[in-house]
Formats: sequence, C-alpha cells, structure tokens
Amino acid sequence: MPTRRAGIARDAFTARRRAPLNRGAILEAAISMADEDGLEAVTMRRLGQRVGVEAMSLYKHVSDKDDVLAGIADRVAGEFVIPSRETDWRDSLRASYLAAHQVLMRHPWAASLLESTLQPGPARLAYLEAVVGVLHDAGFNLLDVAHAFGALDSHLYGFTLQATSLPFDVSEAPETAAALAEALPPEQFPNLIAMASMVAEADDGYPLDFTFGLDLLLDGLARRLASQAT
Amino acid sequence: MPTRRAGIARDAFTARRRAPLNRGAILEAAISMADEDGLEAVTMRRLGQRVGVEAMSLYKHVSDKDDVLAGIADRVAGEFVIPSRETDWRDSLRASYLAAHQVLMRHPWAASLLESTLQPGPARLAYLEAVVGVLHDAGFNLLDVAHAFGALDSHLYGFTLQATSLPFDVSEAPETAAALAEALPPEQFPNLIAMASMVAEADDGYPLDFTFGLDLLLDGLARRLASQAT
DNA sequence: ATCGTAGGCTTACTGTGTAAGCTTGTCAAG
DNA sequence: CTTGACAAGCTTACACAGTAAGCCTACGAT
Repeated sequence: MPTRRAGIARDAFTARRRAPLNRGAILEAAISMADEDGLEAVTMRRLGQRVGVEAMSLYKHVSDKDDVLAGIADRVAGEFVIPSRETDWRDSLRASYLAAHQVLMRHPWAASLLESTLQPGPARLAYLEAVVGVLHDAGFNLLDVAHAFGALDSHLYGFTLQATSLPFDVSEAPETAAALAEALPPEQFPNLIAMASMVAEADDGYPLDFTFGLDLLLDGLARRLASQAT
Repeated sequence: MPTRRAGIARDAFTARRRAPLNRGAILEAAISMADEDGLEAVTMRRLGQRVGVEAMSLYKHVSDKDDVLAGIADRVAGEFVIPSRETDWRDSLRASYLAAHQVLMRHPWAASLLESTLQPGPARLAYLEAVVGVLHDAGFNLLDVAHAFGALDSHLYGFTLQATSLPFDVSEAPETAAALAEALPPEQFPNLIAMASMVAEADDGYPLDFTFGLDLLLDGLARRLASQAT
C-alpha cells in the first residue's frame, strides 16, 4: 500500500493535521479527567485515548508524566485570583485566599499536587509574588512576611486537603455522623460522639468553615502589625 | 524428596516458625522503608523482601496495600502525644501540636497519608477524642470545637506538608535561595527575590516556624473564649 | 524533485498490585 | 502412629503502569 494522497484519506489527514495536538489541549484533557475520576485515573494511556492518540504520541509534547502533573498544577494556580495591591491588605488577602480555596475545591486533586515536591510553575510564582508583595506593602518585615505567608498557605492547603479527603461525601455527612455516633464505644469516645451527634442533627451540613481559621490568622497578623507600629 | 524432619532442616523450619511474621513486624518494616526511601519505595514485593518473604505471603497478614498504608499511618498517629486534660488547655494543645509536628517531620510521608481518604484507625481516634475533649473542657461550644479543631489540624498538616515537600533540602536552603534570586527576572519578581535574598543571608536556616501560625491560632481562640465569657 | 522534520504509531521492557492455587510443616483427634 | 485440617509461605499469571527505541508518512522548504 504505497503513497496515497487523494480523496477521503487526504482530507482525514489534513483534518488531523489541522489540530495537531498541542500541550494545552493535553493538559486540559488531563484536568477534566482528574476532575471527573480523580488524579489516579490520569494515566498516559487514558490521556492519549482522551485526545485521540496513542500514549506514546503524548511524549512529543510533554517530557514526562511529571511534566503533565506540573502542567495541570500550574494551570490551576492560574485560576487563582491575584490579590489586589490597591485595597486594604486584609480584605485583599481574605478575598484572594477565599477564592483560592474555592478553586481548590473545584479541583480536589490540585491541593496535594501544588504541595508536592514539584517545582512551582510561572502562574504559581506570579501568585506568590503578589501575596508576598501585599504583605510587604502592608508593613511586615521580611521575616514576618515569610512567617505570615507560611501560616496562610498552611491553612489553605491543610484545610482544603482535609475538606476534600473526608472518607465520605459532604452531602451525606449527617447520616455518616449518625452511624459513627452509634458505632463508637460510648464510654471511650464521649466527645467524638457528642461532635458526631451535633453534625447529625445540624441541617446546614458539615461545619467546615474555611473563614474561621483564616480570620483567626488575619486577626492575629493585624494585631501584630498594630503592636509593632507602636 | 518426601517428609524430612530431622537435623538441620528441622531446626531451620522451627526457627522460621518461631517468628512466623505478624502484622506488626510487617508494618514496622514498611515504616522504616518509607522513612529511608520515601513512601513510593514501599511496594509489596520490596516489603516482602525486607521481611524475608515473597510478596504474596504478606496477604496472609494484611488484606490490601491500603491496609498496609492505613496500618503505618495509625502507627504514626500512635506516636502523637495525647494532650493532657489536667493543665491549661492552651499549653496542653500547644505542646501536643508541637509534638505532633515533630513526629510528622520524622515521618515525612505520614502527613499526606493521615490526610488521605483512609479511615482513621484507633490511635488516631484516641488522639482526636483527647483534642476534642480538651477544647470542650476549655469552654468552647460544640460548633466552635469543630471549627477550632479544623483550624488547628489544617495548620498541622498544611504546614508539615509544606515543610516536608520543599523541592530542596532545608540544610541547603541558603544556596538554593541564592540561586533562585539570581535566576528570577528581577523586574517581574522583586518581592520573591527580596525574600530569597533574606533566606540566602540568614545563618539560622530557612524561616519555617511552626509556632508562628500555631500561636496566632491559639491567641485567637483564647480571645474568642474570653469575649464569649463576657 | 528532494529531503529534513514533526506528529504519530508499534513494539517491547520493567515494575506494579493481587487473584488462584499449590506445597509443606504443625498440631490435635482418632 | 495415622490422619487430616490448618496456616504460612511459594509459584504462576494477569492486567495494568510508565516509557525507551525505532519506524512510517505527510508537510514544507529548498
């Protein structure tokens, strides 16, 4: 079957050539796969299948699987809302961290990825630069900036990880809590059972409130700033 | 080669039978493997090799690989220091969370495991019960207990994860920071470069301070308690 | 008309978790 | 002493994983 370049076959190839598969399309596919079926569902073979290509073809646009992971992590970082340096630092950071939390809740796999050992990409770097800038502009010295940033980021990733990796769905928290309260030995875990009962009877769902810890931290930082200004 | 039960062969088998491999030994081996070479180095085959047995033999004592992971996670939880309910709640929790942080730094793989989707084991449950108990005894209402606990745990796991997954060794932070400060485009990342320079010149290492955020949270909680008592 | 190149495919190798079934020493009951 | 159930371990096999190496073919510039 030698060269063949007329008619249908040609068109098919032309069409295939027209969108010759780029890095962005691969990463988009990987993100939606992870969103739908979890990060562990993202394999090179399935990813290739998703974009209509054999697994090995991906390696023309991507160097590694780690490269894919770093890529989708940085795409998610790109969804973060860069904090404004015009408005009050506290409001600005609060809004930004709240938005980041919501982004990470939309992509539950991303928190562990961003906190993993991968090198930060350009989007993450830009975000870091902005947060550090806001803190510095607010009047914190460099060491406190580092500390504050560490504390805020810890809360963001720690809380989100906790929220996304509960061993049950949040919507069915009351039922799970009720079952838990029944299953635990009462004399051994009175406090846990009390908590579980509260959750079971609450009608507004699981008491996961990102802002609680966030405001605790921001309050503390504001007070620290005020006492230093003295 | 029919039944043979005298002499050396018999002793060898007896010796092998004397320590017929139990769940605890397997988990201990898994923990030290993870400590030495990382969690991804813990495979069933290597684990079997470590305890002198074929991989499939492990399944007589362990139901799954997930069972192994849950097991080692709960062993680490067993190293946590249960907070005392006798002393001041703030001191008690501070000491306890500090100790937990140190435990997790000794077992860098454990943070992500404890925060994963696995069901909590008995040791973790006991720890949770104690922390919740201390908070409740301190005078927080149940909802605030849940919130406070969530914030403290977020800090613990978020911070530890951050500290254990830096893309470089903490001891060589100054060099890495210096290299980073040089590599980043100066006009684009002035603040990050300032931070990196500070780290590069600091002689007391990387400014990772678990207590900074922890005290921020505890201060906030204490104030909340005081204002409620009014 | 030729040829380098880029996008894609095929094949193959090693390493993973684990299902299924086999072998063999131990120990209690007859 | 025999027998047979049982538990610990081993062997084999399978369906996945990531990815190295090399081939095939249409496109674009010369």
